[in-house]
Order: sequence, then structure tokens, then C-alpha cells
Amino acid sequence: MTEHTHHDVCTNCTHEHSLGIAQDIARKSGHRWSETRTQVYHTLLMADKPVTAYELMDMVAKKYARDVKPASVYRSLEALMEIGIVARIESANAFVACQNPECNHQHIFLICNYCGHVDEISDHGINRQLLKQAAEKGFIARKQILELHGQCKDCHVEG
Amino acid sequence: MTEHTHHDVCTNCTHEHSLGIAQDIARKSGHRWSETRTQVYHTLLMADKPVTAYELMDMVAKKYARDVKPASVYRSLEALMEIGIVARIESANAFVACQNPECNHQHIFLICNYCGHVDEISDHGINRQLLKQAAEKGFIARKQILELHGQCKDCHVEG
DNA sequence: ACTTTATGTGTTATGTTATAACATCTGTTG
DNA sequence: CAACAGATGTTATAACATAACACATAAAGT
Repeated sequence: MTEHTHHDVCTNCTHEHSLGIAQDIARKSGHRWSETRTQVYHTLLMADKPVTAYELMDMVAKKYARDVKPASVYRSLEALMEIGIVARIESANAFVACQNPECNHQHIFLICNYCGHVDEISDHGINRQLLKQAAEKGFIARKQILELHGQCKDCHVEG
Repeated sequence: MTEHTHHDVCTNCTHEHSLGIAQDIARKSGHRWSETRTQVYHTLLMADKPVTAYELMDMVAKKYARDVKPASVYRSLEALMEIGIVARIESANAFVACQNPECNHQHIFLICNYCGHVDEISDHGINRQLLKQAAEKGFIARKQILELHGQCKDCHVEG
């Protein structure tokens, strides 16, 4: 398998590979790993679109034939978000596996209202401008939640 | 009272005035008005920070000595949002009265993690750039959710 | 190796946010 | 004033999220 930086541009990438990366990042940032986290993360990767905690719970329960409870799922999600490989879509009360776990942690989400798919883009210029605009009001921005709702490429024709 | 365009820069503004504006906007856009909407909107104006639907329900119940139910509050909020005078803060599951009901409907919210206050800024340049970035991915953005969390001016000293 | 400590999990219960469904009422229009 | 669209009241329930406590396990120090 070739070396690469961006997960989303690598057609060779398997979920196992993502999992490996995830564990690396976790260890480097002083987080532990666990079976539940593996299952939750893997399930999110497979989903390839935002999934609510309860949906995720059912998916994990079915896939691994075990009884998972809400608290467990939320705890795993919290850890995965701290590690930086999962993000919460605020406007959907749902979660997605990040497309670029290795690079920036400032996402702009493109959420299709038709098919539900989520794309992730990145523009540090915009992030900087937002910081600046906020600063002019005396506001120090620590986190930016940027979510665009609309119509994705694949939904143009029918839409 | 002097004429003005921006509600937030007018020190003369009363909530009654905001209410008048609200009703005008409602009628112009083909919405009806009602006592419940008046109460919900007025309570939100007084709050001057994001309030959850259930908090709002309790506030209205207490203030107007009546028994309001969740469904009623949510219905009023939905209408007020359609009219464009109330906005939802997605990352807080809460609602605020817009500072500039008359002008643009594209807000950037600055949410203080310490005092909970929300400020509303506006930058069409950023909105345009986001549209453009999205368009490059073949995505037509209809709505932008822009919420910055951090530390406001008043919370710098202690923070 | 063995204790200590911090971290993660299982479980139960409950809190919080949001909507569905259906009957009733009210303002607007013709 | 009839007919209709739009609001409301009410009940019930769905969907999302966390608190609290007991127990288990991995990492770090001795």
C-alpha cells in the first residue's frame, strides 16, 4: 500500500487501515483504545454518513451481537471526538467519522438535505476570517461550527 | 422615536417596538400573528440570550400565568423562525431573538462558553466564500449554520 | 510480580429535547 | 355566513443525552 496523507483521496484505504491510524493517533495523544471504541468507530466508518447515537447503538448491537447501552455509545463517541477522528454534526444530532483524521481538525460540513450524505471541506482562510471578525467584537473563538445544508452533486439531476 | 435600520444600535428601542416590527414582517410574509407568539417572542426578547424550548415554556407559563405545553412552544418557535425574527442555535438546542430582524437572515453567532451570551455578526464576504467553496464540490448551499464558541469581551478579565 | 492509580465499562435510572395525532377553535375570504 | 386554512389545546410518546455507582482492566511505579 502506498504512503499517503489524505485518507479521502486514497482508493486503497481499508477501514482496517483507518483503524490503525486511529489507534496511532489515540496513543500519541495519550488516549487508550478499547474494543467498544473499535466497534463504534468501525461502524461509523462503514456508515459513511451521519448516524445518531441510538442508530449507532443498534448497528453495533446487531453487527457484534451484543447489548450496548446509550451511555457506552456516548462515552465512545466522546473519546473518539477528543481523539479527533469523529465529529458531531450539531444540526443533525449525529456523528460522522472524519475524512482526514490526520490533518486539520477544523471542518466545514456540507450536508445534503436529499440523500443525507456529508462532505467535509477545509478552508483555513475562512477560519482565519471568522477569527478576525469575532476578534473585532472582542470575542476569542475557540471552536467553529460550520455546517452548510443544501443539495449535493449527486442530487442535482433528480432534485 | 427616531427612524433607524438596525435594531441593535438603537438605544431607544423597546420590546414593544420590536413586537411591532415583528408583526409587520409576519403580515408582509403572509403569516398570522397570535397571543402565544407574542408571549413567546416577548419572553425571548427579554431573555437576551439563548433559551431552550422548555425553559421558554416555564418562563411563559410563569409570566402569563397560563399552562403552556411543549407542542405550543415549538409551534410558535417554528413560526417565528419562518418569519425570520428568531433563530435556533444548533449547538445549544436553544433559541434567540434576532438582533436585526429587518436585515439579513444569515447570522454568525458568537457564543460565550462562560456567560452564555450570544452575539450576532454578519459578513457577507464569508457567506459568499463558503458558497463558492461548496460550489467547487458541486454543492449548492441553501443554509449556513455558523456558530463560534469561545470567550466574550466581558469574560476576558476573569476567564 | 504486585500495588496503586487512572481510565474504561456495565447497568439502572432519569433528565432533556422534540414531535405525532387528533379534536377544537378562530380569523380570513368569497 | 359558509367554507377553508391556519392556530391552538391536549395527550401521548419518540428521540436524544447524562448521572451515579459498582466493577474491571491497562499503565506506571516500586
